Amino acid sequence: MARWEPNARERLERAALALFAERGYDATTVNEIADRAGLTKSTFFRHYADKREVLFGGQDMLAQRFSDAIRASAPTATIAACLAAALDSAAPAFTPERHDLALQRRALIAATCELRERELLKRAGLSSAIADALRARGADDTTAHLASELGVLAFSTAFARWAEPENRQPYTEIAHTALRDLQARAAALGAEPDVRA
Amino acid sequence: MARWEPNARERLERAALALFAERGYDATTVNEIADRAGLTKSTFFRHYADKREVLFGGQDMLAQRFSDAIRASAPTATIAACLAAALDSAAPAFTPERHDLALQRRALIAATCELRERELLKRAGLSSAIADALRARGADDTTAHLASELGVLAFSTAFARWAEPENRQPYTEIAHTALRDLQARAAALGAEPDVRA
DNA sequence: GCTCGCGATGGGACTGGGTGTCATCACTTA
DNA sequence: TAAGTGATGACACCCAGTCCCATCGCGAGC
Repeated sequence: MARWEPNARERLERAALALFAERGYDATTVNEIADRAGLTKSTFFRHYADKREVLFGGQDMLAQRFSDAIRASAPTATIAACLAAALDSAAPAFTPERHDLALQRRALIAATCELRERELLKRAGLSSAIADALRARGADDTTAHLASELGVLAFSTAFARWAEPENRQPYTEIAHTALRDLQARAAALGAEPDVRA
Repeated sequence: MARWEPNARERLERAALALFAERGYDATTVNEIADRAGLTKSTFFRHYADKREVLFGGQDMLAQRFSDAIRASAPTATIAACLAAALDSAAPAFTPERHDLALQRRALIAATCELRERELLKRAGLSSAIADALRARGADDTTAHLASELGVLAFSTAFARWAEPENRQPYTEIAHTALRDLQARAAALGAEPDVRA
């Protein structure tokens, strides 16, 4: 029946999301996901390394985009400008059609510790992609670390705000606001007097 | 034999660390760990929720310490001072005797993706403990987020430097240096001109 | 048109993490 | 001495994830 029909990955993702929404993540079996997609468990694990991974399909592409955007920035660009470019490069993932999907996904992740853990791993992947790209531009290690954390923080707060049900603001606007906000707080923190005796 | 002997948790942890060092994390079974500790799989899972968790025993206590240290800071203390106090509160965990243990543990975590993922979860726990404590002092949300990330970053780089084989510097010194360094970079990042057109 | 190779799938066996339940044992207290 | 409590053992069970091999559809070459 469904065998040999195209888009196995997408079918699996759709089936998983639907079942997770119906019964929750834990109560859903990989077998059930594969069944609904007209496939088998074997095939599921051929497309996704994990049961978790089915919810994080595009995440690795994001790291690539961030990295590319920073490496494509002008050599004279400030670090903040690089971060802004990175955030902008993620914009294609935030179309209005995906809004409801993102909402649903966020609820799932928030409800399941296992998924939150995986999300942190993906975030760490984004962070090191940014840090590597910044180091490649000559940034020192400490700056690269701090800036990448700041960038990821801006990204995730921007994503969270964008995904809110009542939000109608475009992603790039939110992201720039978040980044500028964090930059201002960083300045304030950095301006505090030295602590040690 | 070993049944009813005290310190089941510690015996399990020791056995796990030894076996992980011998054969690696993946090649070690929970049954084998329990066997070496003179216990059974049931008992292992009664003491640790996870196979991973056996390597992260004291981590939750750290979050408590961080939180307490910040809440105990003077109301007039700057945020950087709060972070410094939090870092200091972790000092008891960094005795010279634990140095080799930490080294071994770090190697294990670095080698196993599953463990890195769990470490990120623990780091996130530390981060939100700090952020909550800062918010309780009246810090706004953005500042709390950024400062807690900065604090955790300082902590983990300090830990990494402390655990290096050739290191002989005490932890608190390393931690303060790391924090001050990050503070300076934050100031530099914050001082960059605004990016948008 | 036939065959052959290739890539994607199915199927089933197997390991091991993790859960649940019940019996058992040591120690305490009445 | 008997009852109660808490930690353990023993066992059955579910499911994620791995492995291996058979099968199928499709295209290339003959």
